[in-house]
Amino acid sequence: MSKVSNRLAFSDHICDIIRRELISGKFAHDEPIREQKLATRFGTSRGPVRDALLRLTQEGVLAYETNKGVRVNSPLSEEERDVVVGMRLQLEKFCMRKFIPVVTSSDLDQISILLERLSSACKRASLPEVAESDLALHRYWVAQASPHLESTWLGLSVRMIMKYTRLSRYEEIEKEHTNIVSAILEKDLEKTLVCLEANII
Amino acid sequence: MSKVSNRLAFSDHICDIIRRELISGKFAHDEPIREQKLATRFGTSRGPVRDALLRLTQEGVLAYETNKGVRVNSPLSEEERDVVVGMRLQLEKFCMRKFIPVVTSSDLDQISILLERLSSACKRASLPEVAESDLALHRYWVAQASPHLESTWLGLSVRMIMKYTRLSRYEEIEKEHTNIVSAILEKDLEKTLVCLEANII
DNA sequence: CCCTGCGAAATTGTTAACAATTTAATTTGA
DNA sequence: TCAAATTAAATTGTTAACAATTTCGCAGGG
Repeated sequence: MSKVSNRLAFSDHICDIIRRELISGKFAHDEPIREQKLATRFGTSRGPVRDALLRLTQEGVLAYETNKGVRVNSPLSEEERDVVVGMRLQLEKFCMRKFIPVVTSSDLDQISILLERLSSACKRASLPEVAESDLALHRYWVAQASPHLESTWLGLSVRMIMKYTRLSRYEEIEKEHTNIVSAILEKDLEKTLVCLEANII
Repeated sequence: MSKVSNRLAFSDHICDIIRRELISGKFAHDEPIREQKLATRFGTSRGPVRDALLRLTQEGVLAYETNKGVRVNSPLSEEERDVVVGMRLQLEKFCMRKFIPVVTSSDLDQISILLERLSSACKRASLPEVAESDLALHRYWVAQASPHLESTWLGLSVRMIMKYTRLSRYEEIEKEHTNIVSAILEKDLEKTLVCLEANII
């Protein structure tokens, strides 16, 4: 009988939730984050919380000082954000080049589901869900094309999405991703790359 | 009286040591890494070791599976490495553009020291020290130009240096960095970027 | 010989307590 | 009153023990 356990460790769960809240702007910049507070909130001890915070530090969204704990990192400058956008685009275009030639019908199903989720979030104008499903969609082809670079991609994407003022233009987001996905369906690499560039800005 | 403490947490120390050993190839690919073994080796408990391993996982040099621990990540493919090199180059060129115009004499002193350390390591043909002082030198201008992107840079650099077959050509490495540093001394931005490109391959 | 279960050992996940450090509040002295 | 020193509270760093899970060895049966 196949093992379905796959039970995520608490620390993974906590990491995802905090990341989501950081993306959707629930914490103010430079706001300190207290381990015990999160621990009681999640009903665990400080251990898993600590793990999660350290990982988010490495991702770059939190900043850490010895004996002082973590705080929300100050936002990137315009220039820095441009560099991050360029790096992410470079990475994601590479992944797309690998992905398109070997895409399966199962992939297309998964992508359709993820796109549907994103559209739904856009229609409801729910910022946290838009941000999350946006990342989840892009993450799919990155993970398929190059699991080795997935964590690299995540770090870049989370940092750039935190300054994502465009996130409020929901119709635009939905349109751009619909374009990307339909280009993938057509297996048209060049068209896909153009749509990607239009989206990752 | 000024606080000189600044005492690094154990976990930072452990993280640095393991990273160094990974870079210099002390562990085989896919080799599992046991928390208790490291804990006894460093004379600590598993807690700090765990922190360090999780951070290295986020950097991408270790791979993590729930309930199974971490293992050394399998090496990047040639294509993946090329992408990482491109991203690192993009980032480091940005930093150099920011750094050169505002470089101070104190910076130049620091850089000279770091270059000297690298030269010495090259002459002794000591692989771990070459790798470490190489990274330390580049890290200097990254940290000066954009502390926000330092952790991003580190992740990229560590992953690409792990496949750094060129690391054995010590005279070449020494020469390339001497060129970079002398270009910085002349505050010649274009020349510096050219030297950087020649080095980061 | 190989395969399947079973059980022991090894390993990771989590917790609560304690130690070290930082932050705040209060007292003290000029 | 204000500022420095002192104490108390809050917070992080570390540890050891326990729980949950996986891994490995081994016996039994086909």
